[in-house]
Amino acid sequence: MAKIKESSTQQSNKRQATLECPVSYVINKIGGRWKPLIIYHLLAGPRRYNELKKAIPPITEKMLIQHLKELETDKLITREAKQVVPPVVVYSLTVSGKALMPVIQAMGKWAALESNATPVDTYGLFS
Amino acid sequence: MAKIKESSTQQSNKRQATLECPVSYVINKIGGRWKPLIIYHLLAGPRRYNELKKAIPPITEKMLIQHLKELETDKLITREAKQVVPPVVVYSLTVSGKALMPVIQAMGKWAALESNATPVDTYGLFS
DNA sequence: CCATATACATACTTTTTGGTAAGTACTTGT
DNA sequence: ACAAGTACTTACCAAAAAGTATGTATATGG
Repeated sequence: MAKIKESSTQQSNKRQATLECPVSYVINKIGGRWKPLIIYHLLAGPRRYNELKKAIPPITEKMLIQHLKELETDKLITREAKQVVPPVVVYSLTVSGKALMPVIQAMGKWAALESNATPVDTYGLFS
Repeated sequence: MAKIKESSTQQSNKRQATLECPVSYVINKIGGRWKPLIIYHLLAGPRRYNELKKAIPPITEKMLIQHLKELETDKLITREAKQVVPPVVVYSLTVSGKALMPVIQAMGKWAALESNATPVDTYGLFS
């Protein structure tokens, strides 16, 4: 999927960082371009693949499943496929995923002070 | 320094993300490979260029100043150069930089639950 | 007058991440 | 027979981030 060179300096530095530094650890899990948005939508409840796709228009299908898969292997979300045609696949946050809430809120507070932009909060999760 | 193509899809996606999503906003500021570590050391007090370099052995000088400059333009740290030879340059966190503390602590708590690794806390800032 | 110390700068390459475009399987509706 | 809907997959290419290696200025100590 994404060919990584385990032996590279970059990989070993990254590994060290995520082992020693909690911040790097977290960023490593939620740091993909679209991951925060995916998590945001799932915080509002389980979502089908297509619902996520429509909720995040600029994302490509490749990036969407790629991130979904990574989030799944990191155990932040679960994938549930119903054996029907056309397929129905529902993604939900795990307990770990939901536990990110305080982190996200702390970030939200800081960003509110520092940034002059008004973030989008479709579901009113932060109001 | 790092040639960016303002017109690229990646850049416009990134811009949108940092405008609309507080999490992306924060990650954009502290998401460099070594930035969390640099911030960690500066949380313990102002540090000279060389002190940071020694405190973070695997970092290269290129990455160190690159990140320091980015953190400076993002107003998370300040640079103070004394006009002497050999040069003395001291970096310190700004008020914004120090205000990251709650974010870092929230991340620390989450990582403590999720990760089985024991993070390094040289200065005991989290104990 | 040569090495040392400090705080960088610069050219280049590798590695990783993100984006584009096109295709697949399977079934229901027309 | 064929288009449409769903949830993907794959090959390829562009862009960004990180790393390697080397060079710079200035003054002081030996």
